[in-house]
Parts: sequence; structure tokens; C-alpha cells
Amino acid sequence: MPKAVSSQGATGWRAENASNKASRLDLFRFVPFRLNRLAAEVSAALSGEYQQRYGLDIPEWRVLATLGFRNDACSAQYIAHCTRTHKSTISRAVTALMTRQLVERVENEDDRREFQLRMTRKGKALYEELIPRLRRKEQEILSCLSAQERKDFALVLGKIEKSLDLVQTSKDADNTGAY
Amino acid sequence: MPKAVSSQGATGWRAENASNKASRLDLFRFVPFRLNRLAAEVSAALSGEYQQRYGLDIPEWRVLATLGFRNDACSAQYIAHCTRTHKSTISRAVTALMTRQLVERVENEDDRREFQLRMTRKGKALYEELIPRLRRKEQEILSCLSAQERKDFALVLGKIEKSLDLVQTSKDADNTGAY
DNA sequence: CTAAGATAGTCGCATCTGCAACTATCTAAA
DNA sequence: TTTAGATAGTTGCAGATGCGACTATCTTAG
Repeated sequence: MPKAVSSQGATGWRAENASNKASRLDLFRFVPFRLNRLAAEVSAALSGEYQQRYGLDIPEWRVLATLGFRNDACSAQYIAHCTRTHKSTISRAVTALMTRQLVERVENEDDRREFQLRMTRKGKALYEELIPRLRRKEQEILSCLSAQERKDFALVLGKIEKSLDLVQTSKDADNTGAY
Repeated sequence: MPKAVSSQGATGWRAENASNKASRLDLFRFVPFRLNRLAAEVSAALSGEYQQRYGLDIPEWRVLATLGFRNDACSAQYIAHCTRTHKSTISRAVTALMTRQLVERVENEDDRREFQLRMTRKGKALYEELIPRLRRKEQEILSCLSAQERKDFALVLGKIEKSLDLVQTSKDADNTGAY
């Protein structure tokens, strides 16, 4: 029989009635809730780096991250799809980044509906400065896990992402044994 | 040398330049991003149940979930702290739930600043109907994992939550022997 | 008792973001 | 060629939510 798990917020309140009646649901063991809360908390932990320090919000950071990782120009639509962010949100982020001259765009001669986006020198400099900070923060957050647990976690995240179609399926998925 | 990992969105786009240069960061292996995206996707997968079917938004659901699990009256502030939701958000959710007569509140004679909240009969009925649906959805999402992987996942989530102070620490738990 | 500070809950305000309409452009079929 | 439909990107609008001010109430120190 499993021991009772401490599972409410760290606020000094006393524990809930932990009955396991089927008709009740423990929010603190309910994965969707836990994911929401965890994602919010992790974002808050990182926001000090890109938000306060560099004035970037999450969509703007995603644009830079995509451009920086690809190391190549790409369209706004591509960024929207990759990051699963609405195209209007990406559009506004790109506008803000262009205003700050962190990103520039060039017309695509082959298809004049879309623009090729790329970081300016200034944008790259900011990116290069930001990345190690974010890596450090991520490691800080994961520092409570053993190497094996991190592997497990990455594997499990990958499986759920795949089953939710958040990553490309089929033959590409065969390559994912590399963690 | 690790094989390249397929890691873009399931949108038919080809893979990014997967260089592992330290100064680049693969968004698709960056845990904060993955958590954000996963949480959003899981929420969307569940929203069909509580949002479309029952007209509840997330804060409203959290209020019902807390009241239902505790099976006892509690204050709005308690719900806010437990679920890590801002008190104004909880306040509005409670107002909406009272309007729909799913929740009622009674004055607290001991402290007239706060109200005791509890579900009405109607609220309980909705709750009882909703819970199995949400459980089923959660199981659906986790169905891609083996029993061992689910355990690992729960364990790892718990560790990260604890390290972010999202759950009560051990010594606090001593104060609350009420489990 | 009084005054200062803490806490519960509400509400206005600003911000963020998804939706949908719109323009411009491209593609495909008749 | 013409026309219908798809796609890239922008923008107005509305809904959601965090912040902070505000009221009412409680607590504690003097």
C-alpha cells in the first residue's frame, strides 16, 4: 500500500481529505493539472532571463530561438508551425523584434506572399548572450534529477509528444533513440 | 556521436540544421519549451470535456476540483494557494460558478472577511459526471507509456515540483498530520 | 483602547493572445 | 485565360488573466 503523498501547495495549509474514492479526483496527482502548473512555474523561473533582462516575451524568444537554431532564414509561418504558436502571435513578435532591429526580413522572390526572416548582427549578439543563461537555468531546474531520471524524463516527454502529434511521426521518429 | 534527432513540429517541414554548437539551442530539446507546449496541448485535449461540454474554463474547473476533492467547504484563498492561481482569477471563477448555482458560499462567523465555499447539489452532480471523463482523457494521454514509465514520470514530476517548492516540503508536512 | 499592519475578497486597468476577417499572392482546374 | 480555392501575413476585436488599488475585517503591539 503506497504511503500518502504530500501534495498540496507549499503554503502552510493543511492537507486535503485524501480519500481515493473513484468519484473524487486528486488535482495534485492529475497529470494535466501538474503539467500546467509546472510549465507556468518553469516559465516564471526563466522569465527573469529573457523577460526582465532582455525585454523579450515568450513569443519573441521563440522566434529568436527558431532562427538561431536553424542558423538560416525562414518564414514566419514556419516558426508558427514549429513552435505551435498562432501565426498572429508570431506576426506581432516579429514586428516587435524588427522594431528593435533584432530581426530583419527580406522578400522572397519565388513567393511574394512570404518573407524570409533572419536575425541581424545585433539579434545574434543578444541570442548568443542569452543562450548560456537559459541553459544554466534549465540545468538548475533539472539539477534535482539524476542522470538516469533526466533520460527517463526526456524519453517520456518524447513519447507523449509523439502520441499527441507534437513531433513528426513515421520514419523520422526512428531516429529518436539518441537520448 | 549522437545521431541527429528529428524534432520539428508535425507539419511536414523538413528538419532543422541540427548542429550541436554550444552557442545554439535546440528548442525541441529545451525542457521549458517542451513543458509549455505539452501543457498547452494537453489542456486543449481536455478542454473538450470541461469547456465545450460543461462550459467550464480552467479556473472554474480548478475551483470545483478543489472543493470536490476536499469534500468540504473552504475559502477562495485556500483554493488560490493550492492551485497556484491568482486570487482575482479564483474570485471571478467563483462568481461565475455561483451565477450558475454550481457553488454557494456561507459567511464565516469566526472571520467575516472570508467565505466558506461549497458545491451545491447541482455542482456535485456536474462534478461526479465530469470526473470519470477527465480520468479517461488522462489515461488516454498516458496510454503511450508503460506502467514503469508512468511511475518514472510521476516520480520525476514530483521531484521537480518539490524543487520548485510546488509541493509541501517534508518538515511542513509534519505540521499537518491530518492525511 | 488605539493604531499599524496583515489578510480576504472585489474590481478597474492593461496586457496578452486566439479568432476571424481582410489583402495580397500563388496554384490548379476548367 | 479565368476563376475558385489555398496560403502568408496583418489587424480589429473580444475574452482571459495578472497586477495593484480598494474596502472590510482581523490581529498585534503599545
